[in-house]
Amino acid sequence: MSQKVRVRFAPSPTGPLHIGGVRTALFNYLFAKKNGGDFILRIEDTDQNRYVSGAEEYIIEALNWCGIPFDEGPGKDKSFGPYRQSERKHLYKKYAEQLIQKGKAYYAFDTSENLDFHRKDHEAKGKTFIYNWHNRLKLDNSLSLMPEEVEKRIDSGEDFVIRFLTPPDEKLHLSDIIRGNMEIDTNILDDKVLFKSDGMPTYHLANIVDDHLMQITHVIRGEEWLPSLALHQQLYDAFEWRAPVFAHLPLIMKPVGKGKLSKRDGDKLGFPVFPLSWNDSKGYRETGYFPEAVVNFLALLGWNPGTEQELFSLNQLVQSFSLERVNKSGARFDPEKTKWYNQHYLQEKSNSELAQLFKATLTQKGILNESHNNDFIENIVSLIKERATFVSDFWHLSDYFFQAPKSYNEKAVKKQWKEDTRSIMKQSALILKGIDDFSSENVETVVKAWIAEQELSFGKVMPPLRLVIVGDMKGPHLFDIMALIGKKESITRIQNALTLLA
RNA sequence: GGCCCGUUCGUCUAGGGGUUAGGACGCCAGGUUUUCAUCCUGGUAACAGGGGUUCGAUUCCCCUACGGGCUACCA
Repeated sequence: MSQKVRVRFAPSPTGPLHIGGVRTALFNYLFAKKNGGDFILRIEDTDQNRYVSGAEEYIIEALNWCGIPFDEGPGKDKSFGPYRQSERKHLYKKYAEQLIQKGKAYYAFDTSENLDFHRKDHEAKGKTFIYNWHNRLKLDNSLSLMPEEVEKRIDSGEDFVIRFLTPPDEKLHLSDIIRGNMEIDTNILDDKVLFKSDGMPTYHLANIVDDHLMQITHVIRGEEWLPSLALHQQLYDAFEWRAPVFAHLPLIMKPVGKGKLSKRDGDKLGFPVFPLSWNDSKGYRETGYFPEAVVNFLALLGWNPGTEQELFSLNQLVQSFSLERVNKSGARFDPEKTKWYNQHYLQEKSNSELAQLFKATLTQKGILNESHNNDFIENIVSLIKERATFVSDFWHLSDYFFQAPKSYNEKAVKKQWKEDTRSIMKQSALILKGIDDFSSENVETVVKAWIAEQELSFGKVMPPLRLVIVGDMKGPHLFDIMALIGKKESITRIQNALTLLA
């Protein structure tokens, strides 16, 4: 019987979750759910210097907004907790010491100034300083010092770190679901610090210990971790633990230019890079994106189902997802396509749901009054939504439903307002006055009959009529608009135009 | 610099020893709507380069170029 699938998303709370982080979380979630497993959130806050307050809450809120909540994590303890590494501090030291006892790690007393000096010195000579077999015996550690000396130094309270003792001349065989097999020569690896002088583990130690203790079966993380895989694999081997399966996700790149996506790109090109707002950076949520759109777009960035399907609900993603179909190469972020997804999901929303959202904008603008009942708003929404990408587009697509045009598109006036237009408009106002059933269909029937009877052309009537009702040559079916604003308002607008347009 | 990973239309990608190299976004054109948008139809456009292997390579191998990541007592 195989183990239950358990995956984790392990961000460090150093700021808002980046859109790339959201995708990593999403892929973890999809993989877990596809395989009937659990999705765990673990907060990797071993670096107190970089801790940012509010970041953890932000991460949790962002996951919830995306609809990919975690099964286990801070506040949802399922006996594998605590889920913040700072609260697990007491656990790590004994594992580091275990490694020392096994001869897989050692104490090092080198000061950072000293190491810095070596690095600079090497650099000046065009070489790279690596703390490993090459020079570890020349440095200040329990490998080069007598045991009594080491003991004395530790007892006297001198700062020390614990480093992994990388064995020389070994070929490591690493495996990754996405990238296949890789071979690494241990001679090029350095003796990474596992345990810091401040009593905290480094990422590497804490990560391996926690993944083991939390029974993580699959590690799905960003490609920036690929170079660490060799160390992590050796750590599992040293502890004689079974390593999880690894999958390193390709990075998300800037829409233009070089490098990976950053906050600056969003500011420069005017699109969000964070799921939710953070300080002065607007998030996807606040910009008016629906979580379905963001999730759908992100899922297809670096993964595809192998079919031509582009539209996926979260459930469909869960059904179709597999790590084997994740790409190897980094993908450029495409803000335009994200908009397209949003437009699509907006069309799928019900009129009543959109009307509720729209009402918030209208209230904010002080537009909403008693005459604007839900039906009125919903009707407007039904007429204009197909030309919107965001709910925030609604207002400029529908302002003429709420207020008579104060000005008329000049170009359109020039083109549509002919010599005989005034008299035609006057007549049309009279015709409208005589209509009792002011439904769209009926108004259309009557007006069309009148046009036919007078032997006028549509082109002489409809375009100027639209101009006086809407103020511009845009918008849905004109009779639908007139029916909604009503008979009285329609006639008023014609009369307004007669006085405003010479 | 060193190490590792990658490279199909502008972008996201499918494909894979013999294909008219497929789809989506964008863009362009036509149609519908006597408006605008939507929508429909069509078009534009790609296997980084050089060597092998092979009857045949975009697909397999090597090299180069380019891109990316890592190279902290950060994650």
